[in-house]
Amino acid sequence: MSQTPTTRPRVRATDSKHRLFTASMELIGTRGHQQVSVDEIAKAAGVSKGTVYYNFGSKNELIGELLNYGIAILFERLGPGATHTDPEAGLRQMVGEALEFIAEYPAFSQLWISEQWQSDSQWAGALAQMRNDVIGMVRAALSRLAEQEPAAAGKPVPDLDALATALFGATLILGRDRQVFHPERSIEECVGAAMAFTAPLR
Amino acid sequence: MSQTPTTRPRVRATDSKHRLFTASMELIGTRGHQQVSVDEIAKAAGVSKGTVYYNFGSKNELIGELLNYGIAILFERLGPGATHTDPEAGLRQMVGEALEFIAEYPAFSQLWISEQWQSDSQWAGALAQMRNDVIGMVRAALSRLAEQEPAAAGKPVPDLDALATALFGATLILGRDRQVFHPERSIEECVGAAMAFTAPLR
Amino acid sequence: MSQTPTTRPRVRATDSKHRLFTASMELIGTRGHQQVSVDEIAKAAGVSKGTVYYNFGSKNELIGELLNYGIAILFERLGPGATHTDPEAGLRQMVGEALEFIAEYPAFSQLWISEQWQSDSQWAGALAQMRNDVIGMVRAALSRLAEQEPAAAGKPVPDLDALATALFGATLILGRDRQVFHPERSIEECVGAAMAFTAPLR
Amino acid sequence: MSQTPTTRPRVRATDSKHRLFTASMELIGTRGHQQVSVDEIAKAAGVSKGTVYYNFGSKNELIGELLNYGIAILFERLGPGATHTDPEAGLRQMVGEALEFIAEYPAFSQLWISEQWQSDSQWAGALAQMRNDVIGMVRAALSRLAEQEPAAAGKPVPDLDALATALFGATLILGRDRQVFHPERSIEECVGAAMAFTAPLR
DNA sequence: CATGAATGAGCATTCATTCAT
DNA sequence: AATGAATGAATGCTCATTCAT
Repeated sequence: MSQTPTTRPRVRATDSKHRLFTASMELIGTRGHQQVSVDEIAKAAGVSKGTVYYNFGSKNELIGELLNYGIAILFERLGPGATHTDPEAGLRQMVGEALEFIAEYPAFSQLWISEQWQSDSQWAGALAQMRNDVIGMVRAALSRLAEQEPAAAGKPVPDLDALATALFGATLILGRDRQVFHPERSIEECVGAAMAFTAPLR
Repeated sequence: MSQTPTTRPRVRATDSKHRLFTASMELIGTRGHQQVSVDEIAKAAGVSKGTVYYNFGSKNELIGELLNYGIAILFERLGPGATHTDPEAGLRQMVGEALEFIAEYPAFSQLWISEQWQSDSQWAGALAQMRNDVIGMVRAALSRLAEQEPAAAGKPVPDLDALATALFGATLILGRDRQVFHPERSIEECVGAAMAFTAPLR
Repeated sequence: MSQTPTTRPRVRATDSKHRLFTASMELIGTRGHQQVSVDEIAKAAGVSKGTVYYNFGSKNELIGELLNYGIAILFERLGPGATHTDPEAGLRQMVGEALEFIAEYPAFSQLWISEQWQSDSQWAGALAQMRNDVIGMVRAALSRLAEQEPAAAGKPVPDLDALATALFGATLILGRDRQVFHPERSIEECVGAAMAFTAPLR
Repeated sequence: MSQTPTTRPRVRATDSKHRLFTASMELIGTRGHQQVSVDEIAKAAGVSKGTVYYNFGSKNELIGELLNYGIAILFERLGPGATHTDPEAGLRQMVGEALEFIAEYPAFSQLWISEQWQSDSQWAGALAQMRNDVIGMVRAALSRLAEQEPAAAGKPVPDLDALATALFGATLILGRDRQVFHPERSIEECVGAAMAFTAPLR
């Protein structure tokens, strides 16, 4: 069905969709989704405006799929660390993967930061889900870490949920801040700073 | 509104400005600055659209002043903690004040989170300044805390700049997350989680 | 229309066309041709959008054929009454048939009413032809009716062309109005009202 | 406030609105409301597109106000005939006024015809109201006419509601048809044809 | 015969900004 | 100091139509 010598694009089907994904990520990452028009996205992807609507239905849906796409990748990367036998090493690995992910997908990360706590975001539902999943995963890792160590004598262990949120927030901000204000700062340094949070548990 | 017989018929002057400030904070807090029109702000403030431009010159300047206004209040509140004699108590106080501030000025906080790491924000300059000042202040506090304790033998102390950024990020996210997803979580709990960061220094 | 004795494995050929006809009639009847998209028609007919263009060339041609189809049926139904031996009974029969037709083909009727006097309609030519044919037929019936009766002494007989137009208009509007605003009104009642027009001729 | 010698446009206020009314009537009359863009209307009125929205809120509201405007004028004109002492002369006068109105406001009339029986028109409510008011007025006139004459012996008097609808429809169509297809036909001729309807009542 | 991905001109609407009063 | 009518560029979206398969 596609060996005809003189043929072309046969990849057609998902081709446009992928081009749009890539172009959107690029543009939205630097300027914010509100500042990027569908026209620009289409032009950057090398397709017509109508193709955006044919493939995604609306600008919001396009961004929604961008979010789904990003979170899927993030989860894939966090998986290994989450099941590591050594809780601390596992957590350290997760934070490192997260920081690398943020470096690789700045558009997704920035979009997430900007929209996650905007009470009336267009993607409130999906975002709340994302937040719960990630914080839950972090909390589980912290829980295993805490169980391992016999609770130190006098040290008051903070609430695990709040601690997971703090670690999540610190990692997110460390990742973005590194890219925007401190490109010279290594991921290891950031991991070190983020892991400081776990000190009371060790 | 004008009881004093012989005095200023205008306190009026800045009246419109204040009304606009209040209205903007309210609206932008829930919906994001891009989703709020000058028309809405004017209507909510009970003034005409022209008045917005008379007082602020442009929508961006209005928001810029909102940022200045917020950051000034935040600094005022962080001051006492920053000069506390006990470094740890001082830091704890600062985090607490920050969380209370976030609760009191959600619009400002959300705006800050959304724009701070958006590479081409309209207020990039002011935001970078804000970020430097706050992180610097946190770093100074961490520095005093570290100096006080004789560096524990084997524990590697993380980079203070990264640690300050982590603490800043964690506090910001904890504050917003509390408002949006966990209104029942107390400020003390959040302070506890944020302060976990400082464990390696103690 | 297709007496060929030995089989047709395809009635198939016109299958899509018929489905599209039916679907168009249904949709256009309630919403107006401008409010119905080719996508909707295709979906309702259970065929692809390309099939619409394969069969009709354009949306306007589809509607044009809808008009031709409708007018052909209408004429077929008006025939018997037009050749009735008793002019009055014939006219009464024609009006009755017309009202029944309007009830059966509301889409066609509404389209006709909406477009007939729109000066720059897409189907101006076909519509003018339709109008002439129908009004001519009505006029002929009125003429036979008038000839039969010896012009009443003092009664001024109105211009037959104008009278035919009035009867045409009254019937069209009575038919649509019945469907939209007075479903309980019988066709007989409407015929009675429309025939009132012929009183001066009797 | 406006005597300043060198002033200009002072009429400003309703000026734009009137210009838009006039331009809309003109354009919509010949091409139909769906075929006329807001751009065209604005250009024809000599104002910017934004002004249309400033004054009317939306294209649909503009057309809605056009309908209100037209119906108000029509009612004003029908008033005298409706209260005429001689029922027949009054009715004749009403029909004449209606035909003149149709000639003067073709856009309104065509819009009315096109939308009145479109089941899902944007202005369904207003149109139903218009229809009820006008048919009610006609019905009242027919009623007075019927009461005056002792019901002729054998003649079955048709339902007054249906008769009013028929007269309404006939007049509307006669008026439009005259403009589009028979400009040479006089209003008197049309009145004669429309009044033929009342014969059974006399 | 039929499909459906792709197109791009066209459209209604929004909104920050200006300016005469 | 304040107003609000007017502006026009920008934007998200629709839809009839084309065409390679």
